[in-house]
Amino acid sequence: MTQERPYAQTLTRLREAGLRPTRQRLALGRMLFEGGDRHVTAEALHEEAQKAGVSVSLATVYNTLHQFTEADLLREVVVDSSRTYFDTNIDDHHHFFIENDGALMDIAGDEITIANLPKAPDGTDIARVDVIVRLHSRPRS
Amino acid sequence: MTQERPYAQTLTRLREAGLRPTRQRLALGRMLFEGGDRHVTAEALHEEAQKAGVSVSLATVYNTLHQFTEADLLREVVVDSSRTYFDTNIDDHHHFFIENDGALMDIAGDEITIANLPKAPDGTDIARVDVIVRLHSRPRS
DNA sequence: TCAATAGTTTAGAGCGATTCTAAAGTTAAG
DNA sequence: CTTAACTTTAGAATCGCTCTAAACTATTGA
Repeated sequence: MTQERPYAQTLTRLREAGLRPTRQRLALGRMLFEGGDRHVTAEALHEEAQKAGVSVSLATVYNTLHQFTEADLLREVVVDSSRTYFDTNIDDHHHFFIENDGALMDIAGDEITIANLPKAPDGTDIARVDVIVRLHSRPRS
Repeated sequence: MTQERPYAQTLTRLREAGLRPTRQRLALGRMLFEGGDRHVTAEALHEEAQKAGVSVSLATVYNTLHQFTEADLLREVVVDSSRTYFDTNIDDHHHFFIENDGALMDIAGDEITIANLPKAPDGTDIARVDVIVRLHSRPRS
């Protein structure tokens, strides 16, 4: 048990990010940050909240995910042109993406080595390098 | 001049892909495949066609881009969650993406070395590895 | 403790990209 | 030419997401 006061912890995170700890943000924050790395879509998180009996509008879920991202509590992952994923792991790392079922999995930053990266074109700076390993799941035999 | 009968060339490509060479597909095919590597969105290609005096509906542009992709004449590039890009370069390669203006540029496959790629999780196969180097363009001084 | 104020949430309208539908138009084959 | 199979198209529909403006809530300071 490394987390003894999870509520307080999320509360602190929000405060540090300059976000008022509202009922909605606390609830979403706890769902996201307690219990390890997660990859969620707005729809999925909204549904999860509903099921947990937390009443939050979809608009608020979107707002919150963006505010958290802005505050570096989350990171956006672009792997699918039809929906946006948010990742609770904000360390440098990459992803496996199973195209069949939309599942995302982290690949630790040091598990992949990228060498010979060409330098950025004039007038631009590298903001980030994303590696996405696209997978197809084999049907179970 | 390496292309002397571009019309015929596109025609052949379509035939080989099992797609009837209709006026629309020929026109779009020529816009895409003559004149080097291109990155287009459906909207942009549609507009380009209109300006060139080629009458094609947006629905057909979408259909065609997907059929071409299906036939391995194009490749879809996922870099922006708000629109889909199609790339005429179907070789193994990666991308620079300038987030400010939505510009995409190829990085030849052999210009980047990826080492220590972890093996795909059980039950899955690697379909492709995409590297996206996200750039921010510095404002001109 | 209680306003006043600033920041939040929300329902529902709005939007932009993409897909669907089904009717009209084309191409390929014989 | 006919016919059958395939294509195109306009417009409606859908989907994920954002916007708006009104209702709510946290914070601040008297």
